[in-house]
Amino acid sequence: MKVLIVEDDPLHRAYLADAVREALPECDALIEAASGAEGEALSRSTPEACIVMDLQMQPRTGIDAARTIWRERPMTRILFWSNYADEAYVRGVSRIVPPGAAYGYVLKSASDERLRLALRGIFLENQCVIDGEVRGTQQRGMVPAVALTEAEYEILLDIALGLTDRSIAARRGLSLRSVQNRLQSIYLKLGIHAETAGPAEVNLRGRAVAVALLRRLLNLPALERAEAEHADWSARRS
Amino acid sequence: MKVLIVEDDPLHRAYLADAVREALPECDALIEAASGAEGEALSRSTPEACIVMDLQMQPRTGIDAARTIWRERPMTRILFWSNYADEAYVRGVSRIVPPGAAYGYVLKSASDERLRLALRGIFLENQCVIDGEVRGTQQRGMVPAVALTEAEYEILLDIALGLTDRSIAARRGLSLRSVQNRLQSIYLKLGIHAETAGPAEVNLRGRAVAVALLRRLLNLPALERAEAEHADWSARRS
DNA sequence: GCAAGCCCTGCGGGAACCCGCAAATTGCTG
DNA sequence: CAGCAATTTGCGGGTTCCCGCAGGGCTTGC
Repeated sequence: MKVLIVEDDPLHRAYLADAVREALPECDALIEAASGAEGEALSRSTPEACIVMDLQMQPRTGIDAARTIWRERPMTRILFWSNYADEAYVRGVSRIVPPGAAYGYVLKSASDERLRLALRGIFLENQCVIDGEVRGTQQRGMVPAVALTEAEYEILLDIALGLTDRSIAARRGLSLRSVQNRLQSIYLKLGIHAETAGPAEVNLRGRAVAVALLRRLLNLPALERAEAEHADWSARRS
Repeated sequence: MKVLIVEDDPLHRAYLADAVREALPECDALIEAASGAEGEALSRSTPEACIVMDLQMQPRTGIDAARTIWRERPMTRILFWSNYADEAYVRGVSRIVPPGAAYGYVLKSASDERLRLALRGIFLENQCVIDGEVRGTQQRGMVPAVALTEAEYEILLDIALGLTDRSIAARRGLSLRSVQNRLQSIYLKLGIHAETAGPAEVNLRGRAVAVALLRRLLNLPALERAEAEHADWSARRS
């Protein structure tokens, strides 16, 4: 059994190596990568390796790396080791995990024992292990009155990029009014309203982005991915 | 000579402790704090200590802690040890550093030697030490065509919070048109324009926030601070 | 004192945004 | 197939945004 560690912080990398050696004595090859790109390459040359990977890396994030790895070998087991439980990250991961693949999501603040259990559970027992705090945000997200649909989430990203209703409609293949309908339900679910009867206090569109950021529905990496996708689409269109 | 380490990640804390012991043999007391709040308390009970502190901490950030520490003892020497060179962080620090105080800003990715020099330079020689990458963003920020005024930066935060022109005007004591003037110069400096002659591609207001986030002029902690300030002002007003 | 430059301010209008209403479409169930 | 709910679309209007234009106060320098 082989394990590939992908983590750009040398201290955390060393800590992970120790944890893997301790939790998985049956592991006979431990490979280390210091970046997302290097991780993809090493995973390609060692296709049977299980992977434990940091989510927050520069410039190629763990999600970027995982996407290409899973595209090439969908059954690869990956344990994501993350600093944050932001919904944006959770959404990003669950969006790309292939059906049937075993994966995990544990926080860096978790105890050694938790990390140990996750390593054994995912790599040996082929089960999914997700930290409680994370599942918490998942479930909080699942209350229908508050949860954003995938469609609404897309629109939210679009307005966060600063697109107009019209260009969103063009991009998503919808009418102007449909985009506005989705916006209305976003405002509703995020609890944004004009407050007073008199002059408006807030710009709903801008406020939605602010609230989404403050609630960790959105974060910078998600925005960067959206920006890249939009630039791509926009170039392809011309 | 005493040194206080404020850092929430145990691994990084241990690394810092080693680095301090190695770089400053004349240090005879090494105190460790695992959070911003604890750091403030320990600094209060050991007023002569020099401080090396992580900027990114939860829930009380390094900037929050530094602000209260410097308010109580403006000559305290602080070395900020940060993951990022974001302009928003640099701006946040340089906004609160008291005149004449020695401080430093070094990246976690910097070499051991760099950290060693910074520790000795700030704590022993009373000089300011700022990592090249950071100064780089500072200087890039200083090109007049691109640099945002303090006034413009305030407005930028306000639109990032989702306020309307009208409420910004009320809050900042300006006329509606003045707010819009500042907005125009923000759009200009960020290089945002309507592009095509036909139907608008982007919502300038929203696009400005997106660009500012992508360029690291804004980040989440800055937004959170602004949100708190606004809520405070808004409550006081009623 | 005066000219030049800068910022603040008001006015006006075209475009975009927000939304209530109602008709058309889609999808699902019995 | 009929029926019902959810979604989509068009229309109309009130409000906000974006900005060109022009006038008034403020500092700089000659």
